[in-house]
Amino acid sequence: MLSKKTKYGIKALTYLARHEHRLPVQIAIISESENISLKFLERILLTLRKNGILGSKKGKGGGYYLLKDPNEIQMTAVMRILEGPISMVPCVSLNFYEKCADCPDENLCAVHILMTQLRDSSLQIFRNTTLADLCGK
Amino acid sequence: MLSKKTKYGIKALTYLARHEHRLPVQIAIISESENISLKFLERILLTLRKNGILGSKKGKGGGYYLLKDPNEIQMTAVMRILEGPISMVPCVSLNFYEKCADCPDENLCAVHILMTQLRDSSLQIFRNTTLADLCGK
DNA sequence: GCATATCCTACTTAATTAGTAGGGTAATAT
DNA sequence: ATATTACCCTACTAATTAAGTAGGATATGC
Repeated sequence: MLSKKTKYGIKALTYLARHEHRLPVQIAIISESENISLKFLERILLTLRKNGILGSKKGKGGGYYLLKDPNEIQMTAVMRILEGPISMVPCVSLNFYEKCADCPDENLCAVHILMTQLRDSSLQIFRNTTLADLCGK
Repeated sequence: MLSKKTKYGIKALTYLARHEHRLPVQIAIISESENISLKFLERILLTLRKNGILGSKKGKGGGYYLLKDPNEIQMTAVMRILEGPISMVPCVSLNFYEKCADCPDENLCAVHILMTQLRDSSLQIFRNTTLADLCGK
Protein backbone atom coordinates (compact mmCIF):
# COMPACT_ATOMS: atom_id res chain seq x y z
CA MET A 1 0.00 0.00 0.00
CA LEU A 2 1.00 3.56 -0.70
CA SER A 3 1.40 5.51 2.53
CA LYS A 4 -0.76 8.56 3.14
CA LYS A 5 2.44 10.50 3.51
CA THR A 6 3.39 9.85 -0.10
CA LYS A 7 -0.15 10.32 -1.30
CA TYR A 8 -0.48 13.69 0.40
CA GLY A 9 2.99 14.72 -0.70
CA ILE A 10 2.22 14.08 -4.36
CA LYS A 11 -1.08 15.91 -4.06
CA ALA A 12 0.60 18.92 -2.48
CA LEU A 13 3.29 18.97 -5.17
CA THR A 14 0.74 18.93 -7.98
CA TYR A 15 -1.16 21.70 -6.25
CA LEU A 16 1.99 23.81 -6.35
CA ALA A 17 2.73 22.80 -9.93
CA ARG A 18 -0.70 23.92 -11.07
CA HIS A 19 -0.12 27.40 -9.68
CA GLU A 20 2.61 28.44 -12.00
CA HIS A 21 3.22 31.90 -10.59
CA ARG A 22 5.81 30.33 -8.29
CA LEU A 23 4.90 32.52 -5.34
CA PRO A 24 5.02 30.89 -1.89
CA VAL A 25 1.80 29.12 -0.94
CA GLN A 26 0.88 28.65 2.71
CA ILE A 27 0.54 25.16 4.14
CA ALA A 28 -2.96 26.03 5.33
CA ILE A 29 -4.11 26.80 1.77
CA ILE A 30 -2.87 23.47 0.42
CA SER A 31 -4.20 21.63 3.46
CA GLU A 32 -7.69 22.99 2.88
CA SER A 33 -7.92 22.51 -0.86
CA GLU A 34 -6.51 19.00 -0.79
CA ASN A 35 -8.21 17.82 2.43
CA ILE A 36 -5.02 17.06 4.30
CA SER A 37 -4.46 17.40 8.04
CA LEU A 38 -2.48 20.60 8.54
CA LYS A 39 0.09 19.32 10.98
CA PHE A 40 0.73 16.16 9.00
CA LEU A 41 1.17 18.13 5.79
CA GLU A 42 3.57 20.45 7.61
CA ARG A 43 5.89 17.53 8.25
CA ILE A 44 5.60 16.21 4.72
CA LEU A 45 6.46 19.55 3.12
CA LEU A 46 9.36 19.92 5.50
CA THR A 47 10.94 16.66 4.34
CA LEU A 48 10.37 17.67 0.72
CA ARG A 49 12.20 20.91 1.44
CA LYS A 50 15.07 19.16 3.18
CA ASN A 51 15.46 16.95 0.15
CA GLY A 52 15.71 19.73 -2.37
CA ILE A 53 12.27 19.54 -3.95
CA LEU A 54 10.69 22.56 -2.30
CA GLY A 55 11.86 25.95 -1.10
CA SER A 56 10.23 27.90 1.70
CA LYS A 57 9.87 31.41 2.98
CA LYS A 58 8.99 32.35 6.53
CA GLY A 59 6.84 35.18 7.85
CA LYS A 60 3.99 37.05 6.24
CA GLY A 61 3.62 36.26 2.57
CA GLY A 62 5.64 33.13 3.18
CA GLY A 63 4.97 29.52 2.30
CA TYR A 64 6.31 26.74 0.08
CA TYR A 65 7.23 26.79 -3.60
CA LEU A 66 8.77 24.45 -6.17
CA LEU A 67 12.50 24.81 -6.67
CA LYS A 68 12.44 23.39 -10.19
CA ASP A 69 10.14 23.30 -13.17
CA PRO A 70 7.43 20.62 -12.84
CA ASN A 71 8.77 18.87 -15.94
CA GLU A 72 12.16 18.56 -14.28
CA ILE A 73 10.85 16.83 -11.18
CA GLN A 74 10.94 13.07 -11.75
CA MET A 75 8.71 10.86 -9.70
CA THR A 76 11.68 8.64 -8.84
CA ALA A 77 12.95 11.41 -6.58
CA VAL A 78 9.58 12.05 -4.97
CA MET A 79 8.92 8.37 -4.35
CA ARG A 80 12.36 7.74 -2.88
CA ILE A 81 12.03 10.69 -0.51
CA LEU A 82 8.51 9.98 0.68
CA GLU A 83 7.99 6.26 0.23
CA GLY A 84 11.54 4.92 0.42
CA PRO A 85 13.35 2.57 -1.96
CA ILE A 86 11.64 1.69 -5.26
CA SER A 87 12.60 -1.97 -4.82
CA MET A 88 10.40 -4.19 -2.72
CA VAL A 89 13.37 -6.11 -1.31
CA PRO A 90 16.80 -4.79 -0.28
CA CYS A 91 18.63 -7.43 -2.32
CA VAL A 92 17.49 -5.83 -5.60
CA SER A 93 17.83 -2.22 -4.52
CA LEU A 94 20.22 -0.08 -6.54
CA ASN A 95 20.64 2.59 -3.87
CA PHE A 96 20.10 0.60 -0.70
CA TYR A 97 21.43 -2.85 -1.53
CA GLU A 98 21.60 -5.40 1.25
CA LYS A 99 22.22 -9.11 0.98
CA CYS A 100 19.57 -11.48 2.28
CA ALA A 101 20.91 -13.41 5.27
CA ASP A 102 18.89 -16.50 4.40
CA CYS A 103 19.63 -16.69 0.69
CA PRO A 104 22.74 -18.59 -0.46
CA ASP A 105 22.64 -17.57 -4.15
CA GLU A 106 20.79 -14.53 -5.45
CA ASN A 107 20.94 -15.64 -9.05
CA LEU A 108 18.93 -18.73 -8.24
CA CYS A 109 16.49 -16.98 -5.95
CA ALA A 110 12.99 -16.71 -7.38
CA VAL A 111 12.16 -13.68 -5.27
CA HIS A 112 15.28 -11.92 -6.49
CA ILE A 113 14.50 -12.63 -10.13
CA LEU A 114 10.88 -11.53 -9.89
CA MET A 115 11.59 -8.41 -7.85
CA THR A 116 14.37 -7.34 -10.20
CA GLN A 117 11.92 -7.35 -13.06
CA LEU A 118 9.39 -5.44 -11.01
CA ARG A 119 11.96 -2.87 -9.96
CA ASP A 120 12.97 -2.28 -13.55
CA SER A 121 9.44 -1.70 -14.75
CA SER A 122 8.61 0.52 -11.78
CA LEU A 123 11.74 2.57 -12.30
CA GLN A 124 10.83 3.09 -15.92
CA ILE A 125 7.43 4.43 -14.94
CA PHE A 126 8.74 6.75 -12.25
CA ARG A 127 11.62 8.01 -14.37
CA ASN A 128 9.46 8.77 -17.36
CA THR A 129 6.84 10.57 -15.31
CA THR A 130 7.40 14.12 -14.11
CA LEU A 131 5.25 16.32 -11.96
CA ALA A 132 4.17 18.12 -15.12
CA ASP A 133 2.75 14.87 -16.52
CA LEU A 134 0.57 14.46 -13.45
CA CYS A 135 -1.14 17.82 -13.42
CA GLY A 136 -2.53 17.78 -16.91
CA LYS A 137 -0.27 20.31 -18.57
CA MET B 1 8.32 -3.65 1.12
CA LEU B 2 7.54 -7.22 0.28
CA SER B 3 6.30 -9.12 3.31
CA LYS B 4 8.21 -12.16 4.53
CA LYS B 5 5.03 -14.11 4.08
CA THR B 6 5.09 -13.53 0.33
CA LYS B 7 8.84 -14.02 0.12
CA TYR B 8 8.67 -17.34 1.94
CA GLY B 9 5.62 -18.39 -0.04
CA ILE B 10 7.36 -17.84 -3.36
CA LYS B 11 10.46 -19.67 -2.16
CA ALA B 12 8.40 -22.62 -1.03
CA LEU B 13 6.54 -22.74 -4.33
CA THR B 14 9.75 -22.76 -6.34
CA TYR B 15 11.09 -25.47 -4.11
CA LEU B 16 8.09 -27.61 -5.00
CA ALA B 17 8.35 -26.67 -8.67
CA ARG B 18 11.97 -27.81 -8.81
CA HIS B 19 11.00 -31.26 -7.57
CA GLU B 20 8.97 -32.35 -10.49
CA HIS B 21 8.00 -35.78 -9.23
CA ARG B 22 4.88 -34.18 -7.77
CA LEU B 23 4.95 -36.29 -4.62
CA PRO B 24 3.90 -34.58 -1.39
CA VAL B 25 6.76 -32.78 0.36
CA GLN B 26 6.66 -32.22 4.10
CA ILE B 27 6.62 -28.70 5.52
CA ALA B 28 9.68 -29.55 7.62
CA ILE B 29 11.73 -30.40 4.54
CA ILE B 30 10.94 -27.10 2.84
CA SER B 31 11.38 -25.21 6.07
CA GLU B 32 14.89 -26.55 6.49
CA SER B 33 16.15 -26.16 2.95
CA GLU B 34 14.78 -22.66 2.57
CA ASN B 35 15.55 -21.41 6.08
CA ILE B 36 11.98 -20.61 6.99
CA SER B 37 10.39 -20.86 10.45
CA LEU B 38 8.37 -24.07 10.45
CA LYS B 39 5.23 -22.76 12.07
CA PHE B 40 5.16 -19.65 9.94
CA LEU B 41 5.60 -21.68 6.77
CA GLU B 42 2.80 -23.95 7.95
CA ARG B 43 0.39 -21.02 7.84
CA ILE B 44 1.63 -19.80 4.50
CA LEU B 45 1.24 -23.16 2.80
CA LEU B 46 -2.19 -23.49 4.31
CA THR B 47 -3.40 -20.27 2.70
CA LEU B 48 -1.89 -21.35 -0.60
CA ARG B 49 -3.84 -24.57 -0.34
CA LYS B 50 -7.07 -22.81 0.54
CA ASN B 51 -6.63 -20.66 -2.54
CA GLY B 52 -6.20 -23.49 -4.97
CA ILE B 53 -2.46 -23.31 -5.58
CA LEU B 54 -1.42 -26.30 -3.50
CA GLY B 55 -2.87 -29.64 -2.56
CA SER B 56 -2.05 -31.48 0.63
CA LYS B 57 -2.09 -34.90 2.09
CA LYS B 58 -2.17 -35.75 5.79
CA GLY B 59 -0.48 -38.51 7.70
CA LYS B 60 2.60 -40.54 6.90
CA GLY B 61 3.97 -39.81 3.46
CA GLY B 62 1.90 -36.65 3.42
CA GLY B 63 2.85 -33.07 2.64
CA TYR B 64 2.17 -30.38 0.07
CA TYR B 65 2.29 -30.52 -3.71
CA LEU B 66 1.51 -28.26 -6.65
CA LEU B 67 -1.95 -28.64 -8.14
CA LYS B 68 -0.94 -27.28 -11.53
CA ASP B 69 2.07 -27.24 -13.78
CA PRO B 70 4.61 -24.56 -12.79
CA ASN B 71 4.16 -22.85 -16.17
CA GLU B 72 0.45 -22.53 -15.49
CA ILE B 73 0.88 -20.74 -12.18
CA GLN B 74 0.95 -16.99 -12.82
CA MET B 75 2.56 -14.73 -10.29
CA THR B 76 -0.53 -12.49 -10.32
CA ALA B 77 -2.37 -15.22 -8.44
CA VAL B 78 0.44 -15.83 -5.97
CA MET B 79 0.91 -12.13 -5.26
CA ARG B 80 -2.80 -11.49 -4.78
CA ILE B 81 -3.13 -14.39 -2.36
CA LEU B 82 -0.07 -13.66 -0.28
CA GLU B 83 0.58 -9.95 -0.63
CA GLY B 84 -2.89 -8.62 -1.43
CA PRO B 85 -3.99 -6.31 -4.25
CA ILE B 86 -1.45 -5.48 -6.97
CA SER B 87 -2.48 -1.82 -6.87
CA MET B 88 -0.92 0.44 -4.28
CA VAL B 89 -4.17 2.38 -3.77
CA PRO B 90 -7.74 1.06 -3.68
CA CYS B 91 -8.94 3.68 -6.19
CA VAL B 92 -6.96 2.01 -9.01
CA SER B 93 -7.59 -1.57 -8.00
CA LEU B 94 -9.37 -3.76 -10.55
CA ASN B 95 -10.49 -6.38 -8.05
CA PHE B 96 -10.81 -4.34 -4.88
CA TYR B 97 -11.88 -0.92 -6.10
CA GLU B 98 -12.77 1.69 -3.52
CA LYS B 99 -13.29 5.40 -4.02
CA CYS B 100 -11.08 7.80 -2.10
CA ALA B 101 -13.15 9.77 0.38
CA ASP B 102 -10.99 12.86 0.04
CA CYS B 103 -10.69 12.97 -3.74
CA PRO B 104 -13.36 14.84 -5.73
CA ASP B 105 -12.27 13.76 -9.23
CA GLU B 106 -10.14 10.69 -9.93
CA ASN B 107 -9.33 11.74 -13.46
CA LEU B 108 -7.60 14.85 -12.20
CA CYS B 109 -5.85 13.15 -9.28
CA ALA B 110 -2.10 12.86 -9.73
CA VAL B 111 -1.88 9.87 -7.41
CA HIS B 112 -4.58 8.09 -9.38
CA ILE B 113 -2.84 8.73 -12.70
CA LEU B 114 0.58 7.63 -11.47
CA MET B 115 -0.67 4.57 -9.63
CA THR B 116 -2.71 3.44 -12.63
CA GLN B 117 0.43 3.40 -14.74
CA LEU B 118 2.31 1.54 -12.04
CA ARG B 119 -0.45 -1.03 -11.67
CA ASP B 120 -0.48 -1.68 -15.40
CA SER B 121 3.25 -2.27 -15.58
CA SER B 122 3.26 -4.44 -12.47
CA LEU B 123 0.38 -6.50 -13.78
CA GLN B 124 2.22 -7.09 -17.00
CA ILE B 125 5.24 -8.40 -15.12
CA PHE B 126 3.23 -10.68 -12.85
CA ARG B 127 1.02 -11.98 -15.64
CA ASN B 128 3.93 -12.79 -17.92
CA THR B 129 5.87 -14.56 -15.21
CA THR B 130 5.00 -18.08 -14.13
CA LEU B 131 6.50 -20.23 -11.45
CA ALA B 132 8.39 -22.10 -14.16
CA ASP B 133 10.15 -18.86 -15.19
CA LEU B 134 11.42 -18.40 -11.65
CA CYS B 135 13.04 -21.76 -11.11
CA GLY B 136 15.31 -21.79 -14.11
CA LYS B 137 13.61 -24.34 -16.27
C1' DG C 1 -3.90 -48.05 17.53
C1' DC C 2 0.20 -45.57 17.22
C1' DA C 3 3.19 -42.62 14.76
C1' DT C 4 3.05 -39.06 11.39
C1' DA C 5 1.97 -34.73 9.46
C1' DT C 6 -1.39 -31.42 8.26
C1' DC C 7 -5.10 -28.29 10.23
C1' DC C 8 -6.73 -24.55 13.02
C1' DT C 9 -7.38 -20.93 16.66
C1' DA C 10 -5.65 -17.76 19.58
C1' DC C 11 -2.07 -15.21 21.35
C1' DT C 12 2.20 -12.14 21.52
C1' DT C 13 5.76 -8.96 20.33
C1' DA C 14 7.78 -5.47 17.49
C1' DA C 15 7.61 -2.19 14.02
C1' DT C 16 5.36 1.12 11.25
C1' DT C 17 1.83 4.50 10.15
C1' DA C 18 -0.73 8.38 10.83
C1' DG C 19 -1.21 11.45 13.05
C1' DT C 20 -1.28 15.31 17.56
C1' DA C 21 0.59 18.59 20.98
C1' DG C 22 3.07 22.31 21.93
C1' DG C 23 5.98 25.40 21.53
C1' DG C 24 10.40 27.83 18.95
C1' DT C 25 12.23 30.78 15.31
C1' DA C 26 12.67 33.76 11.43
C1' DA C 27 10.74 37.23 8.38
C1' DT C 28 7.71 40.94 7.31
C1' DA C 29 4.40 44.88 7.58
C1' DT C 30 3.32 48.73 9.89
C1' DA D 1 10.46 48.13 17.41
C1' DT D 2 6.94 45.07 17.71
C1' DA D 3 3.09 42.41 16.60
C1' DT D 4 1.87 39.11 13.46
C1' DT D 5 2.48 35.63 10.39
C1' DA D 6 3.95 31.22 9.04
C1' DC D 7 7.44 27.93 8.88
C1' DC D 8 10.53 24.86 12.09
C1' DC D 9 11.26 21.11 15.27
C1' DT D 10 10.82 17.51 18.94
C1' DA D 11 8.32 14.38 21.34
C1' DC D 12 4.43 11.78 22.20
C1' DT D 13 0.35 8.55 21.16
C1' DA D 14 -3.12 5.47 19.16
C1' DA D 15 -4.11 2.14 15.68
C1' DT D 16 -2.73 -1.13 12.53
C1' DT D 17 0.08 -4.60 10.45
C1' DA D 18 3.81 -7.99 10.36
C1' DA D 19 6.00 -11.86 12.01
C1' DG D 20 5.98 -15.25 14.44
C1' DT D 21 4.56 -18.84 18.74
C1' DA D 22 1.88 -22.10 21.45
C1' DG D 23 -0.81 -25.80 21.74
C1' DG D 24 -3.73 -28.84 20.55
C1' DA D 25 -7.33 -31.19 16.91
C1' DT D 26 -7.77 -34.07 12.99
C1' DA D 27 -6.85 -37.22 9.37
C1' DT D 28 -3.85 -41.03 7.32
C1' DG D 29 -1.13 -45.18 6.67
C1' DC D 30 1.08 -49.14 8.39
